Order: sequence, then C-alpha cells, then structure tokens
Amino acid sequence: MCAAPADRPVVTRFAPSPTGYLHIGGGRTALFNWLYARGRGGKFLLRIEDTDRERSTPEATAAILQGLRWLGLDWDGDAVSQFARKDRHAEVAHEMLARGTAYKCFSTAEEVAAFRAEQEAQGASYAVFQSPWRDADPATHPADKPFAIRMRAPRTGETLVEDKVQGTVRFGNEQLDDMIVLRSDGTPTYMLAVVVDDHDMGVTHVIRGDDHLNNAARQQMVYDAMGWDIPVWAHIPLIHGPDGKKLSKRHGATAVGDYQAQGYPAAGMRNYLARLGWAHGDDEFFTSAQAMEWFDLSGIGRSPARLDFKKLENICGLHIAASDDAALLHEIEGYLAAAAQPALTQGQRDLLSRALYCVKERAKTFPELLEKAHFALTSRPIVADEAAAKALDPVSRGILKTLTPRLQNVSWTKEDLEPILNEIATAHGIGFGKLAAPMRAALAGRSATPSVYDMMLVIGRNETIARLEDAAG
RNA sequence: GGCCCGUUCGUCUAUCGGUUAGGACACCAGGUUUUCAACCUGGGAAGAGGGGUUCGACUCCCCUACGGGCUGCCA
Repeated sequence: MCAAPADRPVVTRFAPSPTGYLHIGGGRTALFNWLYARGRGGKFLLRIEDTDRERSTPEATAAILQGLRWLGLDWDGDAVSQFARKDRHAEVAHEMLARGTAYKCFSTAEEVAAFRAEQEAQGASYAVFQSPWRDADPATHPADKPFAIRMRAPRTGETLVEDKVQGTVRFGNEQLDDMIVLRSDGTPTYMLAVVVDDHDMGVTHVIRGDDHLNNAARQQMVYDAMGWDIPVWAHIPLIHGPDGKKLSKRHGATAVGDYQAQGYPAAGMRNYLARLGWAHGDDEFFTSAQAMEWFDLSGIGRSPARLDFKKLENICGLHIAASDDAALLHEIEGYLAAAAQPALTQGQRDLLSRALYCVKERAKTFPELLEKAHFALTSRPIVADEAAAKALDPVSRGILKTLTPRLQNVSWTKEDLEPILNEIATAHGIGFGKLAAPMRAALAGRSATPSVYDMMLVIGRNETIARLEDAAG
C-alpha cells in the first residue's frame, strides 16, 4: 500500500482551479508544498486545473500566478495546463478499459439523476449508483450511443489511505462508487486528470486541503488500476475565519492579493501562514530559509486554524523591521501599485529611502509605515492634521521662533542639535515633550512621528528651518 | 441520511503516559519614554462532556455534543 517513492527526489505541486483569485487557504497550501520541496532540494510544480471550461478564466489564472509571485513562491518550469493534456487523460481512460479496470457505461446523466431521485423518494438515504453496464456483455452495447467510462471499483473490502497528517484512514469500498473517469463527451473528470497528471509529472508528495481526503481513496483506485506508485499523501486542515466558520467573503480578506493591497509584507505573510497549522517547537518568527530547513509533514496539525489578524500584524511588523532598506523600498512600491496608489516621485523615493531606518521599526504594515514617513513624503506647505494643529498654539509658535535662528550654523548631527533643543526647552521652563509636540506639527503635520532629531536629519537643515518658520508664522 | 476528519488559554500552538500543562499574539497592570511603535516587569487565561484502559491520562479506546469535509458526466 502507498509505496512512498522515498528514493526519488521530492516533487510537490500546487494545483489550483482558475475560477477566481488565489484564496488565502490555497496560498498556504502552495507555501507548504514549496517549503517541503525547496527544503529538500526537490521540485515545486504548478498545474492549473482548468478542465472546467465553463468556470475557468485566463484572468483567474493570471491572478493566481500573480498571487504566488507576490508571496515569493517560485515554481519550477512552466505552469502546466490540465486542459491541454486532455488527450493523454483519454488515452489512460482507454488503457483502463483495455485492462478491464474500467468499463463503458451507457447510462445517461438523466438516468443517474432519476435513480437518485427515486432513492430519495423512497425515503431512503443516499445510495451509491450502480451502473447496469458494469458487467454487461459487450455484445449488448449499443453501437451508436455515447458512453462514459467508469472505474470498476471494488465493492467489498476496504481502501486504506496512509496519510502523513491524518494517519491511516479506512474507507469501506461499498461507500465508493464506480466514478466516471471519462465523460460521455470524451473529456476527463478531475478524478482521472489529477492522478494522470501527478503521475506523469513525477509528483512524489501530494500536499493539499483535507477536503480531498475522501478523494484520495478513489484516486488510489486509479493508481492501482494503472499499476502506478501512489504518492505520499498529506491532507492539511482548511483555514477558518476568526469565528471558526469556513473562511468566506464576510470575514474580509480571503484573496492573497487583498493582503498585498493592504500592505502586508510577503515575508510576514509566509511566516504567518507557515505557522497556521504547522509548528516547529516554540519558533514564531523566522525567515523562509529557516522555514525550509524546519518544515516537515510531521509538524502539521490536524485541526483547522483560524485567521488572527493581530498576530499577522505583529509578525509583519517584525519582518518590516528586519528587512534591508533596498528590499523594503522595492516592496513598498509594489504595495503602492497593488493598492492603486500614486507611485513615488524620484524625490519621494530618495527621501523615503533615507527615512526608512527610523520608520521601519514602528510599522506593522506599509500604509502604517508610509504614515509614519509622511514627514519625508510631503512637502511645504505642511498641513497639520487636527491633533497636530492643537500643538501649534501661540505660545509654542513663539518658542519655535526662538529656535530657528539657533539652527542656522550648528553642525547637523544629533549630538550637536540635542543641546540646543534642550536649552530652548529649559529656557522656556518646559519639558522636552512640550517642545517636541509643536516641532512634530511643524515638521510633519502629525502628532505621531519618528523622533524629531531623525526627521530633522532626514529632511535636512534648509527644509527643517523652512518648515519651522512656516509654522511659527 | 451515509462515510471521513477534527476539539489544549480569546487566537496560533508545544506536549508524542508521569510537566506547577510551556511559548507567542491579544488583553490587563506597572516601568521606560519625545508622540507612535518598540522594549522591560508582572498578571489573568486551556485539555468539550461522559465512560473505560492504566499504578498513572491532555496524551490510548468507546460514546455523546459541537465544528468541518465528502457524498456530481465540479474541481
């Protein structure tokens, strides 16, 4: 059972359906596969399950690729289109037919539906559909009618799924029907396509949502029918909303792209998502390199996890603080674009770059960082917000007036600026905080900013004096 | 209805038969402070319920409750 191809290098895959944006749960599934493969020198493949022509769209495919790229989950080779492989799927279905592990079923969809309706009408619960064609003599096959190809599933005994997360899961074979592998229009069903593709792509480890756990039993039958090795299964629990219910729109952000647009750094998302349903002892804050090294199937939990935005923010704040400035600036520009905000001008870019050292440790998200860096991004005249305006009372403005002349010739370093500001505060019988407040208002137009010294150093002497004079009136 | 999975502080989790059940986020109190953030100290906070097994269960088994998934010629 479940021959784990342990001797082969690891190959994992992420196989989303392009019917919408990349869901946060899908993002985590992709992350787990990526970490597992990358941590073992294996390959991480991407396959787009676009066999449902009605619901699949190129826009959704683009959104998914974009989401993965933002998360930094690079895949090996080109993304495989499942639809493009339909001939191979059909070929395998016919091979099963030839082997006798599948059969032609001439029952129409209407007949199957009628069977179910009848069962229901009789008050009976759900019943497995048993095709009358399963053991029919080929001689009785109608020559001109379309047929579906159904799996000849065992009706007795049980199927064991050896799962790295769920353990050994048993299914009574009487519960499993003769699933259709090739539709009457010649197109493959998902159940067949995944197995054929995973096999052909050399996938060794299937890490996916546990909504597929039941499917694994059915899929094993296809592997067995074709005499192929069954991959290592790892069915991970789904992610729930903060209220414990299945994650949906009403919980807010469910798309990976939403998080980018809200200004969460990708490294923080990876870290947070990795900790959702997986743990490595007490490690909470780590890099992707560490995650690759530590990630293992045995560390995956079995209960669904809930999204906790507070924790996400905390982790993201730590990652922003730990980022180097060049990477941070680049990512902030990506955020601006994703959030449909105006791009930085060259001047803003330079100033922000110089300001990063004093704002990155005080922000949990990019919009928060940008707000803290407002002093560097804005330009005269500085418009004070309501809270800041209160600090610019007549007395304070008078004090600012006495300050500017003192700044003309001093060397522009914190060491030399500090005595001057302290002296001014002392001379007016106020604490430093009372002086800093109007300075914040004058320099940034805000009441919450980096240290006044940092702001002065970043914007420079001339701009500092100009802003102070503007405010002093 | 049937089958399958799950249930440790509010949340994410550690524990893999013997612990004062640990950590993190959040929260509360205090400290630091130039606002915000950060930081330091302290605090409250958990094994769903009931049966077993065992010298001893959060850990193993059974039942119940609750939550979730699957049950398509969707993926």
